[in-house]
Amino acid sequence: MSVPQPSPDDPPYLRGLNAPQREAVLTLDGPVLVLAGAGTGKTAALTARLAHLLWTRRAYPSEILSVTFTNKAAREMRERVRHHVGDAVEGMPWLGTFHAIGAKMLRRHAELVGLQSNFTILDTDDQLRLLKQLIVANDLDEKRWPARQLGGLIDGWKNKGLTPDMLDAGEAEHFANGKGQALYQQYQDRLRALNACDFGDLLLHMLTILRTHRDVLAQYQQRFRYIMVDEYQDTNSVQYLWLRLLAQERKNICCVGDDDQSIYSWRGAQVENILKFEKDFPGAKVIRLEQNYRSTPHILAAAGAVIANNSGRLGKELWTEIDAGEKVRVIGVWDGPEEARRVGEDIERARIREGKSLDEFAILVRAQHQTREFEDRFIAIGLPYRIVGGFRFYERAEIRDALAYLRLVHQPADDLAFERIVNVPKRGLGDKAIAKIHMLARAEGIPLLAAAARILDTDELTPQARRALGSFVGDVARWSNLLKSSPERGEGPSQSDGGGGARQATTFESGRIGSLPHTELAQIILDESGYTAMWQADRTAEAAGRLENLSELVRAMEEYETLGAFLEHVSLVMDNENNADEPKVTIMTIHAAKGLEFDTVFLAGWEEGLFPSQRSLDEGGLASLEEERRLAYVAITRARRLATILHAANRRIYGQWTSSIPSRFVGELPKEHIEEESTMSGGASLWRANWSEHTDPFAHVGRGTGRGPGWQRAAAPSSTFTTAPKRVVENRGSAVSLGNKGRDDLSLGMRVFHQKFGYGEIVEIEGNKLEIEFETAGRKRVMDSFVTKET
DNA sequence: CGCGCAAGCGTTTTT
DNA sequence: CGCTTGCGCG
Repeated sequence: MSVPQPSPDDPPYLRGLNAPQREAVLTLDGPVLVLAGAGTGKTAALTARLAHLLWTRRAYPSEILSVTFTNKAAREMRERVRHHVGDAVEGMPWLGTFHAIGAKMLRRHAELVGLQSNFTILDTDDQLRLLKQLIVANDLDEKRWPARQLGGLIDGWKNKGLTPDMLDAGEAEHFANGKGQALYQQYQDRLRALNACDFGDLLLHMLTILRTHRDVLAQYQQRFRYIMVDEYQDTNSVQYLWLRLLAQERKNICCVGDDDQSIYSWRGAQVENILKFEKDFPGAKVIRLEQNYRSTPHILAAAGAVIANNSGRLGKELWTEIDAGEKVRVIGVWDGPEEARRVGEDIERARIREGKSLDEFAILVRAQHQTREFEDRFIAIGLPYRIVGGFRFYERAEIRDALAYLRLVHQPADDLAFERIVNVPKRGLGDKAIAKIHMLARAEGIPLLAAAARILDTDELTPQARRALGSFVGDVARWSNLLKSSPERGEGPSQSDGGGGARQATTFESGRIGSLPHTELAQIILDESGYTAMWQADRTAEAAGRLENLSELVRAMEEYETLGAFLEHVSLVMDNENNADEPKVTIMTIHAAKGLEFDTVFLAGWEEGLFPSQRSLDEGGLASLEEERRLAYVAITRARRLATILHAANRRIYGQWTSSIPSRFVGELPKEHIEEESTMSGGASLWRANWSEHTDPFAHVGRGTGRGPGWQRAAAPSSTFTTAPKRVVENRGSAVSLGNKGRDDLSLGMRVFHQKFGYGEIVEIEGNKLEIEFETAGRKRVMDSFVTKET
């Protein structure tokens, strides 16, 4: 087959694409697998393909199914397609995450699995509370059989596409001596009674429907002329089965992915899906994107050498036209604090000497807890940073409370929402009262809210409790009526925008007579319920921030046409977009960095036990080691110009000083592409020599040798310190010049001001370090020299 | 009902 | 070490 050549009459979206990219864009019919290495212009090809389908009128926007894993990816794709074809993209209802699309489809067919279309989507927290109730109801010891574990198993089953009746004997054994299956069944029954779904159900229910209702399947097979899938290596079994069904008829499916970047197997992803694509779709065209536009040859060579140690790859070799640049730096340091200090200094130096923006730097770590060391250091030297990950907006207690009110009004069978807020703020409805409501609800088979209404007619409750409950139930009923009078479109299936996020229409007419915008309704609910007042009365430091969050929540609702659409957005689409204000160094996990790129990247903590993670190795053996290695590959390939790998000789693990040896991945880096440096005499290279001599890389993989955390087992020949090791390199005290003498003008409870975090209250003083509860930034540790007294 | 202290445990994360 | 959870006491 001839490779398409550039020509002057190319449509704009083809400009700048290389030959394989063009092929990926122009090969429209039949199955196509695009193997896209890191930094090879995958998204450019994918979006150009989408544009091409639309431009050539091969399909209407509504006839293309494009799935991604994250909202961010979906948003980006929508943005870039818009760039090519303008507002035609607005009509792409089926561009979104697997879950958003699953929810959208499920709302249309909910009754086929015993749900109503306004079902609630539960998050992990709700899921766990529900499971806990079931475990207790089954007379199981929740210590021995934690809800978390059951939740993990159920998620796993759902990821595999298994409904309770499909579990084989072996699977069911897993929990509480064979009660796993029964509990799974009970959980599903409960969800149905609550008219609720968990995340896994959004896909699994849809799979069930596609499997058992040929007409529905046929309808979607007809509709989707073309299917595109991003990050195919991350698909799990349900997603795979789903796609296979949908693509079966027309077979125009284009999957893009990179087996070397599969890093989510622990959450059900099956690399096999991408490996067996050609078998699943006979006659598939496989296109490899191997020209890298991101990194220098040294970086690519280093990454390539590491990943070459993996088996069962589809095989790709990245190349680039970019000039050599600097070698990958490998730096051995004494301990964690020195690692952070060193990175901070390097960043400061590069910023000053090379005039780089802080946005160009990233620090990538294996585990979230590693961010702390950097955070402490950067606060101390006043280096602006942002930590990606951590708490999301809607995981905060006040947001979840507010949402529970809205959920209950939207969907009266939502018992989890009822339980959450029935006594928040305190109404004097304690355990006894709630237990009685529960009992009635169970006896009658009705939702808690209905049971609460009914119990008012009895003399079960004490007079005070009855009064309090009566007013609560009355409030909820009144709010529900207000909702019905508002422009809520009710039960209709067209609530979701399929992942378009904030672009959602803002076209509702608030002027309709007698109608009530749902933002106003939300405000009314929060005020009348006493929830706002509860926080206003709260005198603790964070109360103001919480109130601020609540108004932000109400503000966010404005963008949504209906309450239902908003609730779906919150549970599926809303993520913490960091409003990029001033330039900051980014600190995040490698997982979170996938798909991103930075000029200069620091890869911290490349030590055995930490990376590769001992826990991972213990659990998954060789397969996990290979996944860790793919993680290393992803990490290195994030860098455009300079990658620096660090490893510390000593690290504090759970408060204990532990010595460590460099990661085996350090040993896999090709000598000619790296430059080693150690701040210790003899340092890293010595250990490394040691390591590679007595290497059987899998010696401690698999068979746990028992006793003690694997970490310590992996930790080098001996020495576990119990006291802090003395630092070889002295703190050259950059920004911190006050030394160790604490200030005597500060005291506990004092209100202070910090340049970066604003106002806060001192909650702890430890030498020259303060722990401060900031009003908006939360609890932080800062040096006392960075705060001023507020008068 | 709410607070305080002791015990236990501790990847990666999206939806 | 630091956080969460759970239980027990006031």
